[in-house]
Amino acid sequence: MATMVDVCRLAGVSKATVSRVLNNTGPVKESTRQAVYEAIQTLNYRPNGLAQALASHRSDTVGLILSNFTGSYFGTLLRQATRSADEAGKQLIVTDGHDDPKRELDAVNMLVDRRCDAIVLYSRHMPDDQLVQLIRELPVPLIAMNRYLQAIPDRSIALAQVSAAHMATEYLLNLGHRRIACITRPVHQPTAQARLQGYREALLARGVKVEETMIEEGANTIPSGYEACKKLLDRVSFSALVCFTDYMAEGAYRALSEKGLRIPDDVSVFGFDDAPVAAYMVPALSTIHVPIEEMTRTAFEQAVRLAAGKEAPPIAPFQGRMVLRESVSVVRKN
Amino acid sequence: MATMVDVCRLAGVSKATVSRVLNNTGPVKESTRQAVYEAIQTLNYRPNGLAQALASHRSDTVGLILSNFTGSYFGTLLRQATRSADEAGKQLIVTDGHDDPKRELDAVNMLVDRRCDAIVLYSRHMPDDQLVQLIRELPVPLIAMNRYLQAIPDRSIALAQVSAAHMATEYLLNLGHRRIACITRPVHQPTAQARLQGYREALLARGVKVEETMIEEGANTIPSGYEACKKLLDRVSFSALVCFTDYMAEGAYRALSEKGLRIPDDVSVFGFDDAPVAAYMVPALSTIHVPIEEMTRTAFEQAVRLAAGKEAPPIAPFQGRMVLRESVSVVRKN
DNA sequence: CTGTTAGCGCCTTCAT
DNA sequence: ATGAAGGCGCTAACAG
Repeated sequence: MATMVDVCRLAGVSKATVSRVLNNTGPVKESTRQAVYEAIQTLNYRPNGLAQALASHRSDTVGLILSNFTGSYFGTLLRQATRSADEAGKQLIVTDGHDDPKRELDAVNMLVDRRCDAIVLYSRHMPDDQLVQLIRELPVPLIAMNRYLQAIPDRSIALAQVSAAHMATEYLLNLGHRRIACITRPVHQPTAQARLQGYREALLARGVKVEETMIEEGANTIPSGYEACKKLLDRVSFSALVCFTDYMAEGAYRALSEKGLRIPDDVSVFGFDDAPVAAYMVPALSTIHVPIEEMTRTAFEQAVRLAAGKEAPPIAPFQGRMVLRESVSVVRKN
Repeated sequence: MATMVDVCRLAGVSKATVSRVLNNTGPVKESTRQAVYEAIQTLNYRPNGLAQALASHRSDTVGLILSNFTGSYFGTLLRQATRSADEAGKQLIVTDGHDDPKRELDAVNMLVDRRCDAIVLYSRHMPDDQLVQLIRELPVPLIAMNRYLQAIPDRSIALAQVSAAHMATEYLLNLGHRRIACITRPVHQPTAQARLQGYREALLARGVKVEETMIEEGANTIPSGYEACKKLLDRVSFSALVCFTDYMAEGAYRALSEKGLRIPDDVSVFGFDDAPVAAYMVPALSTIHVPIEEMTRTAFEQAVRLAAGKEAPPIAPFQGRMVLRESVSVVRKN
C-alpha cells in the first residue's frame, strides 16, 4: 500500500501539499495539484483512515448500538441509519448491545475507543438515570433512541407510547367492544409499561374495568404471540385483541384461526408498529404506524449536528398514527 | 481523556511497560504491573483504538457489506454476524452496498482505508470475474457470500441454489401437479437464474413443458409477490405455485385469498428461505430452509482465519432443506 | 503558494 | 525486568 511519502517523492512536493490537495484545505497551484493527482493515480494511493483520524481527531464515523437485528422494525431502522450516515458522509459502525445494559456500556466504550464522532444507542433496559449520567460523562455525543429523557431532551428520541396505545384501545371501545384483551411486550420494558398505561387509561376513561386476566405477555415474536393468544383463549372470552407488536398479532392470527375464530367477525385485532406485512395479512391488520424512519433520521441528524459542535434543539416525542384496515369491526357478540 | 503518558507519569514507568501490561506482551514484575493497573484505574484510562491499530497494523475489526437490511433473512444474517464478530473479539463494521457494484466497491475501499482485518461482502450484482479479481488484488482478505467462485473456493460461501429449487419443484410434481407456476426473484440476479434453472430442469425431467407465461418476476417483497400472483392468476391457471422467497409467498397468499382460492385445496404454495413467519402463516408455508446462520458463521470464521494468516480450507456449497408444512397437497384439480 | 516541524497515541525492537 | 527511541501515516500550525 502506497503511503503519503511515496506520493510526495513521486510528485516532488511535501506532505503538507499532498494533505492540502487531499482535503481541499489551503491554496495549491493548479499545476502542482495536478502533479499530486497524477502521483496518487499511478501509485493507486489511498489515505490511511486511521492515521487521518488519529491526527485530525475526527474519524467521520458514527456508532449505532442495537440489541435486535431481526424483524422489519430494526431492518427499517438499520436501512435508514445507513442512509443517514451516508448522507452525512459518515461511516456507520453497528454493534450489538445484547439487550444487556452492561454489554451496552461495553459497546459504547469500544466505540469511544475507536473515536467515533457520535453514538446512537437504542437501549431497552438501561435505566433512565444511568443513561443520563452516561451521556453527561461521555466525551462524544450520544443520542438515546426509544427514550424520553426530560433532563436532556436534545439527546433522546421517543415515541408517545401512552397516547398511541390509548388511541388504539379507544378506537375499539368506540366500536362497541368492552371485552378487549391485550398481548403485551415483556412488561419489564419501559415501552411495555407505557403502552399498558395507555391501554388501561382508555378502558378506565370509559368505565370499563381492567381485568388482569385479559392481559398476557409475549416476547415480541410471532411464536410468542401465538402462545399468548392461545392462553388468552383458554382463559377468557373477548371480542377484541390489542397486540403491542405486529409480529405478535401475526402469531395471534394463527391461534385464532386454529380455534376456528374469524377476524374481525369473531375477534377484532389491533397491532402496533405497522410492519410491512400488516397490509398483506389476511385480513389486513389495523395497527399503529410508528415513524421509525423519521425517528432514525432525526437521531442521526442530531448526532451529526452534535458531533460538529453545532446547536442541537430539543426533540419532541413522535406521535403514532392509526392505520385502519380490515382486522377490526364493530362488536358483534360479547 | 487520559493518555498513555499520563499513566506512565502516575505509575512512574515507561510507555513500553504500560504497553506490556496492556497487551500482555513481555514480562513485567508483579509490583509494577499493579502500579500500572492502579494508575489506569484512577485515571480511568482507555487506550486509543486508532493509535493502537495504526501502530500495530491490526484493527481487530471486520467489515460487512450488505445491500438490504429489511426482512428476516438479513436480520438473521446480521445477528449471526454480530455474534461471530463478538466471539472472534472483533468489532463489526456494517456498511451499505446499495445493491450496486460501484458502490460496493466504494464500500470495500472505505473498509480497507479503515484497515479492517477482513471483509465479508454479500453482493448480488457484481460479476463473478470482477469479484475474483477484486479479491486477488485486495490487501485484506475478502469473503464473498452468496457466490460460488470456483477459482477461489476458500473465499466464497454459497447455497446450492439449483438443487434446492429442483427439490421443491420435484416434490410438487410427485404430488401430481403439472401446472406449476413460479414467482421468481429479479431475473438479472444470479440467484434467480440458478433457481429458475432448478425449476426448469425438474419440470423437463418429468417431461413437463416449461411455459414462460407461468413465470412471473417479483422483487423479493411482499407487495411484489402479491402483484406477481395477481398477474399469474389473470393469465394462466395453475394448481401449484413456487415462490423464490417466503415474502413473495406471503403476498401470494393474499392475492390467492382475494380471488377466493384456498391453499392448498385449490393451489399448493411452496416458499423459499424458511423465514420465521413461515410456520405461522395460515396455512403454514412449506418452504426450503436456507442455513443462513451457519453460512454466516462460516463466512466469519473463514474471514478471521484468513486475517490471522492461517490455513483456510475451501468451502463447499451449503444445501437447502425441504420443510413441509400445510401449504402443499396432492393435486385436486388441473 | 509551499515546506518545516511537531505532534496524534500507541507499538516495538534494541539496549541495558 | 525495564527504558529509550524510532516509527505507524497523516494533520496542522507556523514560517517563508
